[in-house]
Amino acid sequence: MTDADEDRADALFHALADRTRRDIMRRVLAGEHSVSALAAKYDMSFAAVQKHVAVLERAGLLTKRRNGREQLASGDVAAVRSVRSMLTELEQLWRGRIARIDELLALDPTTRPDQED
Amino acid sequence: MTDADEDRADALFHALADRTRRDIMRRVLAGEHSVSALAAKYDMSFAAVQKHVAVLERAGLLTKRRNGREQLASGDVAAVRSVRSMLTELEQLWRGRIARIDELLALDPTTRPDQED
DNA sequence: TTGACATACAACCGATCGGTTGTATGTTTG
DNA sequence: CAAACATACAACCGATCGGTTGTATGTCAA
Repeated sequence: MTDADEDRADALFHALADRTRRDIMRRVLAGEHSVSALAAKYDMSFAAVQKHVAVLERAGLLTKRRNGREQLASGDVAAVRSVRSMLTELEQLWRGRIARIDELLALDPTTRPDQED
Repeated sequence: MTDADEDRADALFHALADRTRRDIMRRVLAGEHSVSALAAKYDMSFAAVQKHVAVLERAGLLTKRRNGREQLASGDVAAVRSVRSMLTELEQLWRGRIARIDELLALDPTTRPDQED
């Protein structure tokens, strides 16, 4: 269970760790685009862009639907949200740390921040 | 400006795209840990863990402070929040797409999804 | 001062990444 | 049907990644 989750997290963060792929995500979240239409926007080969789209698709960040000879890519906002929620969980760990510090300060009112051993 | 931002985003997402580094982030957000203390938790060499910590530090996700011969690592919640806000911006693009669709439907009530040029 | 501990970093290695070109397959159109 | 278009994928290449071992430096404690 957790192992597959970590695999998924690896794939999601890796997919977003490239500026071309993040730019593709911006476009396909705003609306459907064929792979050719996307490829026309970047100064690299069609095959390179097609591989970027494949990485995003494998990570679940976009889906494709056939329309004639075109393949229309569309961003999956739920996947983006799931990444955001992972970060929220991280932030919660920090909140716990602060809460623990506050608790200690409440138990021992003589403690001051610059009081060191 | 934008170029440096993309560099930073590359570094942040890349740093989070590894399960060991995400686990280190969980620990250092919850509280300070020395590099040795972190290294003891993983089945890999000290040097490997030290490199993971260095990647997180270079990305700005954690900071280190000297304490005698130890180097105490602490997670930077602001950096985590900045990553989360990038994802929120992506989600906003999707909201714009939905809003545009709603607008079209409102302007032209006869529009149906399978109506094409 | 000497020895043990904590850290940093260089050099190396196999694997993966991000790009290329070339080729194959399916689809639309004249 | 044939030609042009849209996509997919394999093979290759230099660069980066994630790990290793070895070495150097600084700090604490006997």
